Amino acid sequence: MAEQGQIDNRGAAGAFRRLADLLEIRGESLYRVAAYRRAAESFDRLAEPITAVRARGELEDIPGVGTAIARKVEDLLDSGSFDLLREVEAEIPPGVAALLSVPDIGPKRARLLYRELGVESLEDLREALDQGRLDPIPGLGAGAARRIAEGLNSLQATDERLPLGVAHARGLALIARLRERAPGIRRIELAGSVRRHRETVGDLDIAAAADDPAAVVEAFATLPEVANIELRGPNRCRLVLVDGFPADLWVLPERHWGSLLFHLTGDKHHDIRVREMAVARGGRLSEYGFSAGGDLTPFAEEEDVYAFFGLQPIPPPMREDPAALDLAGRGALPEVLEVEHLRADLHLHTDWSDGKGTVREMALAARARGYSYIAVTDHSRGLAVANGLGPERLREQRAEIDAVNAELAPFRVLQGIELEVRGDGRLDLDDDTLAALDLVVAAVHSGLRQGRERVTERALAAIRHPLVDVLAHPTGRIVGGRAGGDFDLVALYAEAARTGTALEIDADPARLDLRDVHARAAVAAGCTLTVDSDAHVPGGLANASFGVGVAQRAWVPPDRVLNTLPLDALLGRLKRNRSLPS
DNA sequence: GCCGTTTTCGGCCCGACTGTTTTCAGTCG
Repeated sequence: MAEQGQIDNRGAAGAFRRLADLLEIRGESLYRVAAYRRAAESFDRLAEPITAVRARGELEDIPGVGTAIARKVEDLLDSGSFDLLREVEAEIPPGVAALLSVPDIGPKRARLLYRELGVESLEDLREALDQGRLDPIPGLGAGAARRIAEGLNSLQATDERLPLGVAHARGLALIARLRERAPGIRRIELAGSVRRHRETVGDLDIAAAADDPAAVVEAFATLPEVANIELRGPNRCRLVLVDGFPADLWVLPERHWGSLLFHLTGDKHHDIRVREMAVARGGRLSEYGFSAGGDLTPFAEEEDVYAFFGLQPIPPPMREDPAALDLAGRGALPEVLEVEHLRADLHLHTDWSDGKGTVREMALAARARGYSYIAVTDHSRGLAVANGLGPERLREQRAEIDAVNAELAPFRVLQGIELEVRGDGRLDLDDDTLAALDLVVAAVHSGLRQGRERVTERALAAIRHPLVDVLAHPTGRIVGGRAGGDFDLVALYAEAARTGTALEIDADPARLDLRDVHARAAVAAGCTLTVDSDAHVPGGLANASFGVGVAQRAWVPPDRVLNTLPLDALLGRLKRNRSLPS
């Protein structure tokens, strides 16, 4: 942003969220408050700078923005704030809004704490609790004070989201333990943000179906790994595990399974919008089904919910985009990549470098997944810590691959490499060596902290190289860890599209790189992608499903993913087998 | 404050748990 103090989309969203919180505490109409929140969410979702929308005079075309909010946005962009926000900020200290982040504190209690006790921040709240000042307030009993104290502690203890891969594994383990103790479970699945493949997860939402829900709840609440039960009813139990992670189980009879899974998968706005469709039909939708005039229509399968409202089924990772429902209603939802589309894995490691499986073991695991070929891409010698391969060991490896191919035909193992892009931008192996391979995946592992220009130039050099077919994990980021290099991604997309070099969605849940927004931008720029596991053990091939999740969040069509192609078609697409500009 | 397959006015998602003012408000997912 050029001008100083310029408000970007996130800033605009933040201003309206702040306004909504403060007005809610003040006791304003909840519909008005919801309107500001809805506008804030629209600003977050805008595909272009809000300043550009304003310049075209199209602010009121943004969903949830009418004349009143449009005028406030204009003031905000011109002066950094607007009258109503200034007014309410002068009336209520902004720190009071922070109280809303504490479990069991909503707008009413935040106002009560501020008015009665002068609590203006989380620190003030802690102090008031320590001094026992919450107990005597009318309208806030000792029980509520205790829950608020617990909520404040849990906020400080568990204010973290887990990487998807960790949360997913933990959720599956929890489900396995629960199944042992509750054999009456007919169906059970991780829902919520895990099912939508968000890259980080704040809690586990578990949907289950059983004839006797209370028995399942009982088994869940008495698991040894439970630290604290937050609430419990006949169909539902929310608790905190000993590691501090929250888990929420909902159980209904199997005839409600579809609507329960739909409800728990969300996201919230997706759920609400379909419920609004139910209202438009003179009824209402809940986790039990569609009810109108005392009659309940239960939904046993999730697709039944969509079908009832005349919608195409929407894959969970696509549900966070409001456009999905509009398109599904017109029968125009685009096809996106599914796990079943994948015919190969083009990035995996064996015991020739830092993997744990042999070439044969990896090939057998891939064949068991239904793949028809793989590329073995062990590290090149420059990554010495990973026992990287030079020309001589590559020739030895070729002999082993030939033997496996002779045994497993028609399954086919390609010999590839994960080629280091050195700190100075040169590639780690000479062209003759690369030309002897079937496929080359290049990667920037080192020097990610170099400046934008230098690190971008290294990646561009790899993309332009006539023997490089794929750029692996293009940003180098680690989920919940390092941010990755400061690449000029727009330049990378353009050059990858021009040269026909594929960009990878590395499906290792610690990487997920490209991430969803990047993959979407890359496809829009005309790039071809790959979805690869980067597996280092045979079981790691299953991580491909996490990459498919990223692709679905990015609305990637299957025909833009290189490893959906049959082997012959893939080979024909490689630069080395075409005559192309270099 | 927004918005239109009931509507330009009068609606705005649903159900459940907790604690308590014991008939329901507040909070949550």
